[in-house]
Amino acid sequence: MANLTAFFNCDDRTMEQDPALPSLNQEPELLKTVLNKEGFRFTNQRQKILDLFQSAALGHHLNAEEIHQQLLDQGEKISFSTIYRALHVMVRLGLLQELELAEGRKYYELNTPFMNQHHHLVCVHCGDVKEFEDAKMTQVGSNESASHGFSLLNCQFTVYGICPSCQSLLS
Amino acid sequence: MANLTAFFNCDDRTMEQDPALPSLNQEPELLKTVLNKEGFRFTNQRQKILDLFQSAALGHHLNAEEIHQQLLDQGEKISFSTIYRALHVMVRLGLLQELELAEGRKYYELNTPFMNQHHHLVCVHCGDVKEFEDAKMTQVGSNESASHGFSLLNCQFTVYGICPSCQSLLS
DNA sequence: AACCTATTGAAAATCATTTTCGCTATCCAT
DNA sequence: ATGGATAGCGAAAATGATTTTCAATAGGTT
Ligand SMILES: [Mn+2]
Ligand SMILES: [Mn+2]
Ligand SMILES: [Zn+2]
Ligand SMILES: [Zn+2]
Repeated sequence: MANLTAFFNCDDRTMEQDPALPSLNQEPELLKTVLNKEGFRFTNQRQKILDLFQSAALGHHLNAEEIHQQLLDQGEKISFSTIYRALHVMVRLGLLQELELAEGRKYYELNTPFMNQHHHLVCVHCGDVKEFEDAKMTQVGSNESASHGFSLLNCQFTVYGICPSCQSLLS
Repeated sequence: MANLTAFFNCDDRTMEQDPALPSLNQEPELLKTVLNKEGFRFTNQRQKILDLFQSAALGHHLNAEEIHQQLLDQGEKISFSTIYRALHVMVRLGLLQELELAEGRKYYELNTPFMNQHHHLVCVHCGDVKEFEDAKMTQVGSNESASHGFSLLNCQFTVYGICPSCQSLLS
């Protein structure tokens, strides 16, 4: 059972984890290389989606809905099935990271090498998200997974609370 | 927007966070007290659900489906709506903790005082979960939330990986 | 005991995500 | 370049967990 979504769900193909996390930040055409290396095809839609993340403000997370809307806004027509499939593939390839920030939908952001991983402080009332880094997290995560013989995929430290402005609203 | 589920979703009533985390471990009738204190009513269904958690093995997490099944097995008839409502109320009261372990459904477990909070190492392939404690986590969580002026509700550190036996299966 | 209203169960509704399927476009080999 | 095999696409239907609606009931209070 289990078989968690983004990791093993790109249509019906056998998938294994990819230890190398390519950082294709500005590099042109790198997406095609990364995709093809694993037997995936390069498509316009996938490039457009990745572009969104690369041009998004740091600390900004996107969900499928927002991706769809932003692409519509910029004149691109794309279906939700394609968006979801692309997100899964890119998570699988280590290009994106899937986040469980809260409220029943998944958010995505550009993946970063383990050592620079950051974490999230979320206001459960307005959804505001603050990012922070802390080397201790990464350390504890890899220690734990190692000590249980797990191969590490990623760590998420999420702190839930109520932000200052929501606190005053709720007086 | 946002208004995250379990925290603010017990039918339509104004809810605010409850700083006191009652630990009603073995205490009889304490559930009634805790519920009434906040204007909720004590019901048989809520008691039955809480009982499940109290008699569950340590480190065991339950989702709505499992709760429903276990109650059926022990001869109790209960609807899913009631289960979900009860879970929300009990999270709201600090009796339970909601976990985003993975795979699109929520899990619950008895809440524990902040300082004893534990975290999870999840195998994304088979869903196996290992628990671990680490004081550093809690520390970082409260520091972060404090430094942003957030009032802390809870911290979840979740490490995703592949367990030893799944690693060999995927040779 | 009577009253007010929170809670319940059943059924319908949501809603994010997944699947199906016929068609198209990408990749690889000729 | 050309052609074939098939991964990927869009549209629409399907899923599945969770939420909501609503009439009936039960908990807490006076
Ligand atoms: Mn982030
Ligand atoms: Mn646990
Ligand atoms: Zn807020
Ligand atoms: Zn496993």
